[in-house]
Amino acid sequence: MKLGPDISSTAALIGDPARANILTALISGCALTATELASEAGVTKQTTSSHLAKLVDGGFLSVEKQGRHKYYRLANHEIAALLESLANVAADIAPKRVRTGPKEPALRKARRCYDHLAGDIAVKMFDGFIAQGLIVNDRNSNQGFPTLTVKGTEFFDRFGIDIKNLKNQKRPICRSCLDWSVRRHHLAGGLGAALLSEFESRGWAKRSAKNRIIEFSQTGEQKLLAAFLL
Amino acid sequence: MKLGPDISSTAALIGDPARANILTALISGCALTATELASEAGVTKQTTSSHLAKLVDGGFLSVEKQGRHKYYRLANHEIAALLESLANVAADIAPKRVRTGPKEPALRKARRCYDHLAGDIAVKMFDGFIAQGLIVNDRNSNQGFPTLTVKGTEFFDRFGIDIKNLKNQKRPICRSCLDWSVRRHHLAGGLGAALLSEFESRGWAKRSAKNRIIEFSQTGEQKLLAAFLL
DNA sequence: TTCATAGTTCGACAATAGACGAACTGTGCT
DNA sequence: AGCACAGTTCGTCTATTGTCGAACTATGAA
Repeated sequence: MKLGPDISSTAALIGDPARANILTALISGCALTATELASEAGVTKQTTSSHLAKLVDGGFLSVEKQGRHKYYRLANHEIAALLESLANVAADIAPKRVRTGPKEPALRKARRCYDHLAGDIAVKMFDGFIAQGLIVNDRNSNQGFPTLTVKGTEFFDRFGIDIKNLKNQKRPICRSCLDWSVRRHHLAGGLGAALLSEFESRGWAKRSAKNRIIEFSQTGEQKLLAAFLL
Repeated sequence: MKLGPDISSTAALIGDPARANILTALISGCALTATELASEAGVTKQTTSSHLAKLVDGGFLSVEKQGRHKYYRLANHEIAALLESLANVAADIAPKRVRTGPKEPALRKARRCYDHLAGDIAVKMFDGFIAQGLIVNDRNSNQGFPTLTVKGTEFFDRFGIDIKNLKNQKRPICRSCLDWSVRRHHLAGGLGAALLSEFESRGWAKRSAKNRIIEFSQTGEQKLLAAFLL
């Protein structure tokens, strides 16, 4: 019968531990740079470079050059679906390393994605920003990045974020970042990162060193919802 | 984050060409013996033996010993789903080797599965046999195999199948075989094989040497439907 | 300009694992 | 019993490929 082509070479691409680490790190849907991925994969930069080339060549990843950085992300939803399916099977087979019980919901709710906030809360925030006209998300302008409105600039300034400082940086202030697990966007970019660190310095949230969970205190979460009228 | 365990080793298991061939051969849901799989994989029996051991050990395949044969099949639906997902991605990436156009429907309709008939027609037949009380399919009796009823014995005898002869063989007369693509069962076992060869000797159907398609002549298909009141 | 850092290319090394020949066990058939 | 055949085990060979050190290019910052 021989359905489809070469499923073996495709599978082999995921079959290397370093590459698998890279891919799972990218499942969150965020773009990561080559060096970040190197540390995720646990190998040197040279090795990572070769792996990334193979993954891009194999259609698994897409690259975006930004200054001297290269941002890698999963190429499409099918890749993400494949990885999920694979994780599904792997979980059945191997003795599960991490208990998937109570921690999973926390991860869905709020987690760190590179340097900004992801998860249900982040999606809610992003939608709220747009609904309130703080940000406009027009794919056809501003290189596809979301744009901070005047109203938004005032709002975040009042909140304690130094927007003027962010504007001086090369990095785009706003970036939307796709969360594969829910197929929804949340806010990345300079503003996204600044917001997360602001939450931390106010004591609303705390990031874990071991995993990517961001733990909000009860009052912290309430204050966040109140501040952004969610 | 490190979701789930070891997706790399799981993927690596599919990442070998020989093993991938074995798995795709088994996607039809039929059980195949080690030597049959060896020819599918294009490697020797020894090599196949080692691959099969790894696949069973990895939870991909389940084995069933029958006399001096060992029948291998995919362990569960998740494996099949994973393989489909993989084929999906692989098709996007590599230039598709086989044109998936006109031939596919023929394959869905009627194909060879080991030595018996599979595909839409086979599923229809199987359902018809049960509806007419020729076979009863009780998972809790007869070791889980379908059972040929008295009525069924008479019917197939009249049709020209030597049931007494089949009963003398070690091989179970009836076996249900799951077709992953439609998640439905069809008839395998001694009777399934005997029926297919009967169809061929009557000139109703013809098997292809190149692929697994079974081609029914127009009158052959009509006669089949009439004979089994489908 | 000079320095730092992101990422790549090249070459060498080492480990893995897939392949087969040959010899073995076990089941079934006559 | 003797033969045939399904499947396995063992040992060896070979090819692949993942790894890193070192040297290179390119971008940005001082």
